[in-house]
Amino acid sequence: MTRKSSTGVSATRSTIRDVAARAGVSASTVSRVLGGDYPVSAATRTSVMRAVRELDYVADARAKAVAGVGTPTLAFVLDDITGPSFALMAHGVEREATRLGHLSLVCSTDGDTAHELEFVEMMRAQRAAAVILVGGTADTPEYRTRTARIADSLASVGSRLVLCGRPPLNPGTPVTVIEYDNEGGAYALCAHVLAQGHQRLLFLGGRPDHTTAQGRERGYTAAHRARGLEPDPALRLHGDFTRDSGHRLMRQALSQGLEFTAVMAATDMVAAGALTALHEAGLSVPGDVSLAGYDDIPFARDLHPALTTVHVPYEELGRLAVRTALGRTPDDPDEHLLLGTHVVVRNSVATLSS
Amino acid sequence: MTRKSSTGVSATRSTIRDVAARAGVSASTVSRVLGGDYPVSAATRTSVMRAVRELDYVADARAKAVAGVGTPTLAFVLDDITGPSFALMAHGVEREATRLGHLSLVCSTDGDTAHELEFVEMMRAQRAAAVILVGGTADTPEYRTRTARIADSLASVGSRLVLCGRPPLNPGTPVTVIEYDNEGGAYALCAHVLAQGHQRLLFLGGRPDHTTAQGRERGYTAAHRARGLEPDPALRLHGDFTRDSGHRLMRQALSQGLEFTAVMAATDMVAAGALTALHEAGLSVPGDVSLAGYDDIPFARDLHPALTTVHVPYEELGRLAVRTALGRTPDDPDEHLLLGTHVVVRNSVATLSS
DNA sequence: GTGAAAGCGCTAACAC
DNA sequence: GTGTTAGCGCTTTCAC
Repeated sequence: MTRKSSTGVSATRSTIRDVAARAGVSASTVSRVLGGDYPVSAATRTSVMRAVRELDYVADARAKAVAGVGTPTLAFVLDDITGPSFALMAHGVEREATRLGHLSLVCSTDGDTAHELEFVEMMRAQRAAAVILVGGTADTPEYRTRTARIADSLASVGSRLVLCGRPPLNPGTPVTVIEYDNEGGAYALCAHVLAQGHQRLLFLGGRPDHTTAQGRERGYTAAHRARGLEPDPALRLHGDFTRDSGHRLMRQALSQGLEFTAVMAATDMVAAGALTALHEAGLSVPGDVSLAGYDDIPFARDLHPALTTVHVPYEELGRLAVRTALGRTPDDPDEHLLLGTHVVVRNSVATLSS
Repeated sequence: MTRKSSTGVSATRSTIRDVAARAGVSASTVSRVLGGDYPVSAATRTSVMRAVRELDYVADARAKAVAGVGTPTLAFVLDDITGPSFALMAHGVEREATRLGHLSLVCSTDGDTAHELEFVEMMRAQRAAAVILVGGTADTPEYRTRTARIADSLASVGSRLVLCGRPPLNPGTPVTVIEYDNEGGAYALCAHVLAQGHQRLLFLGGRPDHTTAQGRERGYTAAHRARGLEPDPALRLHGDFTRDSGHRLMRQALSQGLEFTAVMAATDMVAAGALTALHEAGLSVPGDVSLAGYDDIPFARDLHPALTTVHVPYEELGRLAVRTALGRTPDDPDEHLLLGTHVVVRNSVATLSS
């Protein structure tokens, strides 16, 4: 098998005109045979295809786009691709996008709002079909106006904003929002833990103003109240959604001498860090203290003990985001979907014999 | 703060000509003030900028690209973004790309060669500055010709192929390859385990024809021989790099009654699955059996016991890939970089007292 | 069935 | 300084 590079074909990109010249036809004809659906004589088609092959020609996608026949692009903006749940969503987005023949870009903002804006502007310039903003954030007035502005500016170039697990905007804003049930999942999980006889549940939360964290915390509170219990405020610790935060918070709780028989972490990552801190303190889980997470990331099974947690259909969420964003006409009503979650019982929560 | 969408500005994308008309100047003038570096009268600049703001105008990036002044694009192709080590690399790529003002696309192929080819063709059409192919694979003649062809075709449109942790091609192929040391890391790790007095090391490998897996297995073998030991062939089990594979292989080893005091997993994911299987069998790690992994994914610390493993600088690898791919002129010699790895000792390997 | 010409949205060389 | 023109690589009328 000889290498193409040795056939003497110029290393400079060839254009449709080069192909036309080599095949002895006009550029329009080349365009037509490549386009597919257009009557072209068999002989012409053959020689054009030969020229295409010889030159290893591919039409410039950007030029096609300008001419009005591009491959639509779709952007996925998240905090950090390194977070397992985000990676899962990215996977879903990516798969669905390619299935639909779209290109998909991802961008990590590392939580930087300026960076996020910058990227959105880039996508607007690319005339992306949709941009998907992912993950909870602080739901401030500033957030709402900023994001509404993004939605409008995207709409003005025929693009569409999708909010995924992010606080919704005021009605009337051209945006699609897809959420998953944080409060309900946390409620169910907490109810499960309480049903095992636990009374003092340590909550290892995220940033207090973070909507995802808030939803989960609300579920924790509501489940207590449903049993006529009022959670002890001292039992809520706040940090972020990382493994390190869980580790730090857990050590802190232990050193403070807080009393609790179970801990509910805002995410599985937090739970992982907490678990390690517990182990380091010589405590057994769930023998001495029970532990639960949230997200059901793949690794949750391999923690020891296997983590009881709430399953969130992240990959499905990603797929859904692109489907609803793409499969809509400009006048469709703005959608707001809420995906369900469910608790997965494994081995990290013990029944209190008392 | 009133919403822009209510100002009556048309919802259809505005062009540079619309801006020009509104500002009462020519399109070129608009282009010039937007371009920045060109003398324009202050008054003109002001009115143009006002028009830009009023229309919320952004130049079409595709058109700019056709005109020869686009934002370069860069593609990152991997098996599965869901794998923690890949996600780490993707993160590095993404960060470095945006730092350099490039757009970066990612694509998961799910190990499907046809899909990979398709995507490369797409990137060629996009006139991507570089495409980075990531992760080990079977190093067959078919692989070499196929990949060499990709390298050539990319080169023919002025793009560049980068192989990252993937088998290198024959010399003369226009490709940049960046590898990390699989054999060396595995050798060091295995030597460490042997030095703790272990003699029978179970190796939980990947696919036998997978270059990454092979490298690690070679290190395992070499470390034995350096001590005058010959590893028992019965002690090598092959699967893939997933958590499930590790779990399954470990159960299999246990049920077969294989004798060993330590296990070396080809990846941390495999180790995680193996660890769970060990626990399920009522075995203590490292009390009854020692365990080591490879990759040093963030989660390795939260396994219990914390996993002794080999650190691979994945994020750095990603950054390096884009830097070398982008920072080169067409006539630079083809590069071949090899990044070092080092073992991270944690708590999963015990010293044999015997 | 095929070619010439106009146009997509932009930039750049060339006037004035 | 600013407008006019040509051109990037492609598609798509509109003729023949």
